[in-house]
Amino acid sequence: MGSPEGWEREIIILGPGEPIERIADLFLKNSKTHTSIIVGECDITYKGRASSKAPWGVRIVIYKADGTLIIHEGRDRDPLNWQPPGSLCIPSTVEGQLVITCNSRKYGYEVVVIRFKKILASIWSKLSTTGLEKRGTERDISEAIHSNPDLVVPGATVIGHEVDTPSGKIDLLLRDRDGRIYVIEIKNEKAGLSAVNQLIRYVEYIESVMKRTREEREKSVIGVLVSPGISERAKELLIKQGFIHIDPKTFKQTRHFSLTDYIYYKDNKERS
Amino acid sequence: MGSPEGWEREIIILGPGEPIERIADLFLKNSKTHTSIIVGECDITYKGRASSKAPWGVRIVIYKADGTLIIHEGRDRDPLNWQPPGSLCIPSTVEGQLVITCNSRKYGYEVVVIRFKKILASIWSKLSTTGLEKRGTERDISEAIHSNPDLVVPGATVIGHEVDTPSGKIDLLLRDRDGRIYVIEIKNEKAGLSAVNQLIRYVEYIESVMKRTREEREKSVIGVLVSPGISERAKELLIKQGFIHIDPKTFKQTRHFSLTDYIYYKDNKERS
DNA sequence: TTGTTTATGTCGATA
DNA sequence: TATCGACGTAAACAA
Repeated sequence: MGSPEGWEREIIILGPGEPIERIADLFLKNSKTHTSIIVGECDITYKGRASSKAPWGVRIVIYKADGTLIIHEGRDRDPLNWQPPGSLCIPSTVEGQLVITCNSRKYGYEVVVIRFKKILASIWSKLSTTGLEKRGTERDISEAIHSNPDLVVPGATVIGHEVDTPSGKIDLLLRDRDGRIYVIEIKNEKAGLSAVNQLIRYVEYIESVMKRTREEREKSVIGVLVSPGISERAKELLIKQGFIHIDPKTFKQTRHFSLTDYIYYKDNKERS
Repeated sequence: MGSPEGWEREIIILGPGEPIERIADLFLKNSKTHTSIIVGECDITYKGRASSKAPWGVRIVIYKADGTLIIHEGRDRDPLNWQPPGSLCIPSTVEGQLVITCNSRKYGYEVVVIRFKKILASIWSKLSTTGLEKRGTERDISEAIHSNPDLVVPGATVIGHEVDTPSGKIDLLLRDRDGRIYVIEIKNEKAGLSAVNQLIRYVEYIESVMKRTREEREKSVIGVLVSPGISERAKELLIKQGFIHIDPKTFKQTRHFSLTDYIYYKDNKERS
């Protein structure tokens, strides 16, 4: 393919019928700086943490400049096969077929071997590595409560944040005017049993640190699960413990932090 | 691009400089049956469970026939943005730019909007949906122990499998000649605190069901964590409980089930 | 459909 | 580097 507009600096496109030696050569030469995309009929062998074999089929193979390999079929969000960033792909020609061998050392030794029976398209292009801005995450909810503990407990103040325990980190610790302690666990999804179990362990730990009598403990340390929804079994367990569940959509907008997007989503979810 | 070899039945390839109306048309017409691939400079807005905005950059947009949308940059295994299978992408032309709007109803309402400033390549091709054969998974290890409990406890027999508890399912339950019960938890990766916590909850449940005295319990129910490796803190917790850790690479090959690939991997990991 | 668990999870933050 | 927990986790599997 010619390039009358001079766009060969931005992209290289080869159609079907190109000699595989040329594809192998371009792959080898460009894969450190460009993303390689090959569409073609291939089979794939993987051996590493698990093992797999994919039969002949038409797939997209993408090898990024950071050493990531992903292979996609006509379904699913996740790749059929892949290798993590930092992997090394080497093209070769075996018995008239293009073979790409991809090695990774991230988890011991892993290898993916792609053998092409037919290549329909191959592309090289420099892709961005910009990333993106996110909002509406667990951290945002945590920050919202941190700036304004009233959202969860009226008149409470923050006494701890990311508090380390043998069972993990407590998202937030609050204390109200009467000295009651609240262990806050935040999930940005419908909470299940594991979230409640986590909360129980945190509360047990705080109680053990406080070293009070049983009666005092039960009055003074309360688990609070903040999440959009909670499963039935999880709610049972939570209530049995005397804990509280709060849905962040009840926060509404505050002067401290805008949860507009989050609430927008929740409202839509409610409707569905 | 012409097609002297008649390969237009297998793939359509457009280079830079194609009118966006043609691309929009092909996208609309083919996206139900073919996977669409567009390489170009775009910005992306996402609103749904979270929100995000990606600035102008060169990216690969893939829209599969099952309604999956994925957008990749020049780094990382996971897509920058995506929509799950079953989503609907509609192309439009706005102020001379191609805009693809992708809606999903899987989690309430979610939308990804891709606006192209420049398109470098667009491809349509029918991809396979073959899937693959896997081995060396947690299930394989579970089946290996099930067929041959001696791998874990000499002379033991299987008395339970996928046993339901309030905290989740127990992978395997064994009993040895002396009547001791073993709760087996299998992980196919290095085990952390959560794995040990899970095991503790299972053992507590089995003990509570057995309703024996404290002394009897401590003798009779033993937690066994089967995993390739265990983190330091997790091991402390495990030992404090009097539980056992077993690495499946010690299984070796048995006449019941071949763990060849698994062991192959572990051996390589050891070396690294 | 719903809930639960696994995953070659991936990825980022932190000690 | 190893560990830990969140993720718009996704995908498989059982109920």
